[in-house]
This record gives sequence, C-alpha cells and structure tokens, in this order.
Amino acid sequence: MVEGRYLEALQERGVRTTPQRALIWRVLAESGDHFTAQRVWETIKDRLPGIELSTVYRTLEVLQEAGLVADSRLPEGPRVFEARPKMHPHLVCEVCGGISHPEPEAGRRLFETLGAGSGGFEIRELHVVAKGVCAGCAEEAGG
Amino acid sequence: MVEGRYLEALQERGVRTTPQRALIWRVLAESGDHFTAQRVWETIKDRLPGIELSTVYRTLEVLQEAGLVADSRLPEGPRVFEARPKMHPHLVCEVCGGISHPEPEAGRRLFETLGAGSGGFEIRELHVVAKGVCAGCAEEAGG
DNA sequence: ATTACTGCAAACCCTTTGCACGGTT
DNA sequence: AACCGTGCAAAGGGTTTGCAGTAAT
Repeated sequence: MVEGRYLEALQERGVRTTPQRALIWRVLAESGDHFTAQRVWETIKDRLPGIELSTVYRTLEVLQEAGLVADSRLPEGPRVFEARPKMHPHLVCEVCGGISHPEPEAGRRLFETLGAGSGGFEIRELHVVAKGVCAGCAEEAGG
Repeated sequence: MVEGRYLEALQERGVRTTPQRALIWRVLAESGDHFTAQRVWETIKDRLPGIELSTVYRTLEVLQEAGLVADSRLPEGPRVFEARPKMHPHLVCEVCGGISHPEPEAGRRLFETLGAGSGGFEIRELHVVAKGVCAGCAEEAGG
C-alpha cells in the first residue's frame, strides 16, 4: 500500500487508520506546507472521490490531538494547518501571501522575552504571526 | 452634548461623526476593555435603539482605519476590539477568560527578538497572543 | 446639494453537527 | 460483534454586502 509509511505514523499514535486519514496526513507531511481545510480537500478530492470537507475538518482535529498537526489563525482568512508537532511563529508575506517560519530558536526566545514582561502570567501557549514582506519579494521590489 | 469629547476625537481624524460612531468610540475608550462586535452592540443597543450589528462592524472598521482602535484574533472565538492605537501582545487566561497586556516595552522587545531570527523578512505588523493562567487565577489555585 | 452613513435583510464564508451506513479493530 | 469514521445534509457563528432612505458636511 502506498500510504504504508503514513499509516504507521498514525498507528503509533493510537489513531484509527482509514484511507482518508492516511492521505490527509500524507499530503501535509510530504509537502510540509500550510493548508487550509479547503486546500486539503481540493488536493485530495480526485484521489479519494466522494470525500467531504467535513471529513477533512474532523481528520485535522484528530491529527492535532495526536500531536502530528498544528493549526494557526492568521490575521485574515481561514485557519491553516501543517505537519508540525506544536505551535510556532509564522511570517506571512503581504506581497506573495507565502507563509514561512523564523529560525527554530526564535520561538523559544520569544517565549522568554514575553514571559519576562508579563508579570505573574504563566504562559502555556504562544501564538505569533508577523505580517510583512519576505526576502524574495523585497528583493524583487528593490531590483 | 454628552459625547462632545468623543466627537472631537473623531473629527480630528477626519472621521464623519454620527451618534452611532461617537457612542461606540466612547464605550471602547471609556472602558479600555476588549469587546467583540456583539458585546459592543449589547452595550449600546438600549442607548441607541434600532442600531444594527452591521453598523457596529462598519464603525469598528472606520475606527481602525482612523488609528483609534485595534483588533485581534484570538486562538478561539470572535475578533476582539479595543481602544488602542496599534497592535500589541495579548495574554488570554484559560481559567477566567480575561485578556490582559504585558508591559508596554514587551511589544518592542518581541519585535526585535523576532526580527533578529527571521532572515530577510521585513516585519510590518506583529500579532502575539499568549494563552495561559493569569496571576489572579494562579494565586487562587495555589491558595 | 452632495456625500456617505444607517437600518434592514440577505448573503457569505468557515466550521460544526446529527444521522444512518459502512468500514476498522 | 462492537465501535467509530464517513458521507450526506443541514445548521451554526461570525462577518460582509446591496439597497433605499436619511443624516452629515
């Protein structure tokens, strides 16, 4: 079965495996990119005819609970999901719409920075989204 | 007129003044708290009978464009609006649901911290939301 | 007089839910 | 056999929009 590798990842986490779940997880894991539920659905609907958007939502929730997927609410538009174990900063380019990530350490430093200035507030989850212009688009504009 | 002070603030920014706009701005400015559009509407509907939720949304947008109001998308629930000139970090308590802010400098430090770790990405807007437990709720739990 | 804000109503997008059937363990 | 994930369809919450009348400039 083509999805073998991906089925295993689900089984290891105690997630009941189905063709839908395996494919959705595969799409996210292989691409590593950010997907709205809609985009996941568009990506798989030809390979799994009849699949419903509601199934995509339900699966994404299961994958989140299993710690395989993280989601993020950007300043505009629908939620985006990606194959990452936990919350991390996002950089959204206003020009091309692309979403990227800062250095992995940046998340930890942000956590410390905010923690130091938040009085007695105990931070459990940190959601960071920066809007701006990515390196690629800045270069095009400059040149 | 009771809203005099608030009308002026709008006029200075070139915003056409109406009773609706003055009252919505007044509610936000006097309270300093975080409001959903719904909560704004509930707060004013008795003082301005017939006012529509859509008017609240349109007014909040105008106030944002005028730089008087900032909004934020929290991890869950509808957008919240408040009388602040610009984007700033939010601390959302998982116990009481309260929203607070870290020290004012924290925003700047976060900006620097993230900027230093984001390659060529030029940050224009920074959205930060931390979920956790506020000082008050932590104390109650401990005692 | 001109411009544009409001109320009203409907539409919109994103997401969740109830139910009966079919697939997984 | 027991369980639960799926397709289907409908509802739900939050937000936006078209329009005609009215108020602000």
